[in-house]
Formats: sequence, C-alpha cells, structure tokens
Amino acid sequence: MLNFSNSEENYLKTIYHLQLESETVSTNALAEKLNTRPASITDMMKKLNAKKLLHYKPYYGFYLSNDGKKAALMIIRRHRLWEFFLAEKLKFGWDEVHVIAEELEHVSSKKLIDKLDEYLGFPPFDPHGDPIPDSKGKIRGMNKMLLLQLPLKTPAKVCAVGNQSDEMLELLSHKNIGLGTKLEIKKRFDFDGSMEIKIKGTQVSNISEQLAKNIFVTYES
Amino acid sequence: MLNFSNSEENYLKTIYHLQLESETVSTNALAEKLNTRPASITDMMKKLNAKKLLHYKPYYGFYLSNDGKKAALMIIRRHRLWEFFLAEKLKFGWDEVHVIAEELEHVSSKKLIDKLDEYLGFPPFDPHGDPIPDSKGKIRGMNKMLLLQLPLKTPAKVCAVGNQSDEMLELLSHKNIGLGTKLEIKKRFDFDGSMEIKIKGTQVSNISEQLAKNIFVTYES
DNA sequence: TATAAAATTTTTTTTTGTCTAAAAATTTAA
DNA sequence: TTAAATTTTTAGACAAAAAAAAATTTTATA
Repeated sequence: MLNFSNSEENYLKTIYHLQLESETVSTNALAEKLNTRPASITDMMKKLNAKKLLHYKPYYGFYLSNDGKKAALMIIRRHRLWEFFLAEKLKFGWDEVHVIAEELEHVSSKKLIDKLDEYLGFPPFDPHGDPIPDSKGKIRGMNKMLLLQLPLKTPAKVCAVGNQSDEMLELLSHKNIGLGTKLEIKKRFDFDGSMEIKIKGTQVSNISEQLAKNIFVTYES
Repeated sequence: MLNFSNSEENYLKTIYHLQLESETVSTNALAEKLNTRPASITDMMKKLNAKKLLHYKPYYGFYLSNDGKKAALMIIRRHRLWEFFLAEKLKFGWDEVHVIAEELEHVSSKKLIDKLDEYLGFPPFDPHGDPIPDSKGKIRGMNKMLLLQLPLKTPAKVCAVGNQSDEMLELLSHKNIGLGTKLEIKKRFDFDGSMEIKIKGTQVSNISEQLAKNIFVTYES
C-alpha cells in the first residue's frame, strides 16, 4: 500500500463520506466540504485519478475506485480507533476526541493500527456510534451501496433503484433484474465503466455504468 | 505555546541532543546529523532565531534559548512517552518503537500527552532507558549544563570550567567563583548576552556571555 | 437556442524546505 | 603575519504542495 499526503488523505476520506449520500460526487460539493475552491478540487482530482484512486469524468464528477475506497476505509479505521482509544483509555469526552484523531489518523504505520485494534479488544464502534472498519477495510453488518461501487465477486442483493422512469424499468425487466435479485460482479471494463454481472442461478449479463449508478444493493460482511 | 512544523521540531530536537555534548552547535555538525546541506541549516537557523527559539551568532554557532529548550523537551517528552506506550501497552519490540514514535511525536495536543502520561503511570524512563521529561519539561535528577543555559532563578552549583587559562582563572577568583560555588541567575540581558548572578550568601555580580559559556553547573530537579 | 450554472484551464501566489555556487569570515598552519 | 584551508553565509533558484482569480468551456435548463 502506498503512502499519501495528509491532504490526499483528507480528500479521500471526505469523498468517501459524501458518497454515502449520493452516487457521484461533484466538484462543488467537495469544495464546500473541504472549505476550498473548486479549482483546487479539480487539481487534486487529476492527481488522485492518475494514482487510480478514483474514477473521474471531467464535468460529470467522480467516485472512488476500489483502491481509493480501500484507502479511505483505512483512514477512517485509524480515525475511529484513535477516537475509541482517547475516550476509553485516556478518558477524553466524546466531544473532544474528533479534533485530536484528525491528527493521529495520518500516522501511517499499519502495524501500529492493527496492534492498537487488538489492544482495544477490536471495538466495533467508535464513541459516536460509527462502525470501525476491520484491518481489511470491511465494515461489519449490512452494507448498502450502488451496484457501481460493489466490490468484485461479492454476492449482493438488489434493494432499491434510484430512478423510476419507464425506460429504466423496461431495461431492468428485460435483464430480469428486480428488487431482491441476487447477483455479483464478474468483471469491470475500464474503457466505458461497464461491467459483466452474474445473476443468481441464471444468466450472465452486461450492465452499463449509467445503469449501475441507479441500482442499490446490499451485502453482508 | 506556539505550533511548529515537523521540520522545525526535528531541528530543535536534534540541536538539543547535540548540545548535551558540546556547549555550542556548529552548522556543519547539525547538517551532518540531519543529512542536509550547511546552507539549509543557516536558513533554518535564521527562522528559529526570528522565533527566539535559539541564540544565533553568525559564524559562531548557536544554542537553544529557554523557549527553544522548552520546545525541544516537549518534543522529546512526546517521543519517549509514545515509545513507552508502544512497548508497554502494544507489545512492540524495543527496536521497533523509535520509527513509529518519530511520527507520533509531531501530534501536538498538550492535553493528549499529559493524559497519556497519566494513563501510563508517569513512567520516568522510555524503553531505551532514557529519561522522560515531565509535563513542565523537567527531567528528574541531576542536570549538568553550561551556566549559559541555566534557567533563570534556579539554584545551581559550579562543577567544572571549560577553560584553564590564567586569564579565566584570574577573572573567576576576582569574582569569588570556584568549584562548588552556589549561585543563581537573576536576569539576562539580550543585548550582549550578559547576565546578573547572585552568588550564595554574598554579592551580586555580572557575567559576560563569553564567561558563562565556560562555566559548567549542576542543578537538582 | 439562449442563458445560467457548473466545471475546467490557465496563470499566479504563497508557503516550506531544500540546493548549488560563489562570496565572506574564520581558523590553521607555514 | 600572511597565505591556505575550512567553515559559514549569501544569493539565487527550484520544486512540491496547496490554493486562488480570472477567463474559458461544457453542460443543463428554460
């Protein structure tokens, strides 16, 4: 795993949080969150895109790649473990831990964090009740996300669609996809963002990036 | 207390360590320790001098001011406390702790370090046996240093002189200073680096910077 | 299609820390 | 005490990172 600058880490983390709300993140939304100018965002997006940490289509926004998401989860893991440590062991108030964890989260030793996790007894939640990713970046429990963001070869279930248009529903029914359909992603194609999915018990099918952005799935971890 | 950059902190820390060996630190000595060029040292010395963290006389070297020493001791305190934490609580080997502490030592919250100290039971030594400064920057035990560096209003005792010349000894005897003389510094004058000292039980006297650089003292803390 | 909104490009600025080469000061040794 | 060697400083420049303003381009929308 590569090393990132503090600034890069803050960008990754913030994009991750924004993605929990909306499929794709826009330049302006990120600029506002980070208290910076849209132009600075564009600069950084080019940089992170070059490092393959996110998918970036100029004028359309961006979303984390698998590597980017993994990196973001590691940063969030560090942050929340330190928060837990500060509250549980050092008796800081729950409202004081965030600021200090913002600094500690950038200390990059993987072994340090894994040992800290063990020392703390593998806590599942931080003092604010947010889940702490494990050493592989997994968050326990049900994960809800866009099909677009589903990791490869991970069994998942369709739980919602982001668009109710007739055209979308027609496409879905043609492909035999509906609420509750079980599927997994076999392969992604970087060229156009399309993917090949296997639908439980039956056929293999191709899904465009556009469609994958409108299907929500859940999976157990 | 101000905040320093990682680089500034590394300079301060290194100067402190070098000062344990020789009164004043030279540009080249510091450059070698920090694996950098002498010109870079000069640049940083100007910066630290402007912040009043050290006394700097071009071509003659530099030594930490009271503020600079205080800052250095705080950094060393953080470093050693984290080392203790890593070895004692997280079960790192004594040979692994240094590298990680180099990162952790730059996390600047004072409250964090004081709470960590308390949590660890105020350990007096790190895993390598080096003493850990307390929250006021004091190192327990006997301190030996140049009169030049002695904190204000701290009772101390002359334990050695750095120069055996007749001229020096003449000056010392004239001022009634010898081995074992008890004294403390009443006031320093930034203009010429001279100081006013009170010699135990008797008179007040003025000492030049040049002389203060050649008298070693010890004091209890 | 015209216009507004959003995003990008281009060009600057600032900050921080570093380096090279040359000049200056100091130390040393003849 | 002068000359040579060493050390330190100056001056100028660079590079990376982050941010910003202004101008331009693209997209969305009415």
